[in-house]
Amino acid sequence: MHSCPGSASKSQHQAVRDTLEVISGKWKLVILALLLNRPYRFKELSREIGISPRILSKELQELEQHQLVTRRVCETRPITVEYASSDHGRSLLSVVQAMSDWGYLHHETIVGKKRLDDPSAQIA
Amino acid sequence: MHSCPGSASKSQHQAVRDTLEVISGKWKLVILALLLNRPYRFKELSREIGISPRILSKELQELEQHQLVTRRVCETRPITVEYASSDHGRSLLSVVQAMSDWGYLHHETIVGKKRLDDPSAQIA
DNA sequence: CTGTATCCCGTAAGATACTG
DNA sequence: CAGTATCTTACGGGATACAG
Repeated sequence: MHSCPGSASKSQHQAVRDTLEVISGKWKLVILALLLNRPYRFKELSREIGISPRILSKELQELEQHQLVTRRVCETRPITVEYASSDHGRSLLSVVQAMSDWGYLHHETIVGKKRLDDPSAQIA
Repeated sequence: MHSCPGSASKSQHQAVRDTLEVISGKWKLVILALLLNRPYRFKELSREIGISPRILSKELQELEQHQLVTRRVCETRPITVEYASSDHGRSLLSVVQAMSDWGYLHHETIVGKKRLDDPSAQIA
């Protein structure tokens, strides 16, 4: 199931494109990464990732349209809204997981290596 | 190793952000998806994914800077250049794989479902 | 608190033509 | 063929203020 060299997935890159279209932008996957752990309220998300309300609202709406997150209004005193990952959103777990794993790896592989063989890093 | 609910990876979302920064844009992962199968020449990539030379060149340079692909000049008649995935680039295989898998899934899950319960899809 | 309305800016990305 | 130069446009994304 993991692309044999030569038989090459007809248009695997098309599938990648489709996915990229859905999770485009700097924030959608970041938001989803949080919601995969637990539900969050609007302001919570805003503070946690440092994003302005306008952008956050837009991103959440897009995530909703793609049915990746659910929005639930809580009839509390000042109304609060809780966002959570949907089942379909959870199907992106493997992507999020792969990306966060790679984030750490990249940091060590590249940033770590630089210290050893990048001349400009040791002029002082 | 897969984020226990509650113990929640300190800042998993930060790792996701780091990754997103490296593979930002519409094209880098698409290009890489192809190069993970086999090396490609510049024009080959250009035609395969329908991208203008200017953009392709820029994307490839960024991929090179991040050491995800290698560039090899072939001393053929009209000079050709071959791009290939580096080892570090191959470490993104899990991400690419997850994304292409999800691309197919999303297509069936959402596009397939729409036909059944989206009213606007069956007016005609 | 949860958003929306404005305003603003940088840049991603496309078209086209041209050079080595 | 491989790429660069120029020009142009659209949109993503940020700040701030305001509304329900």
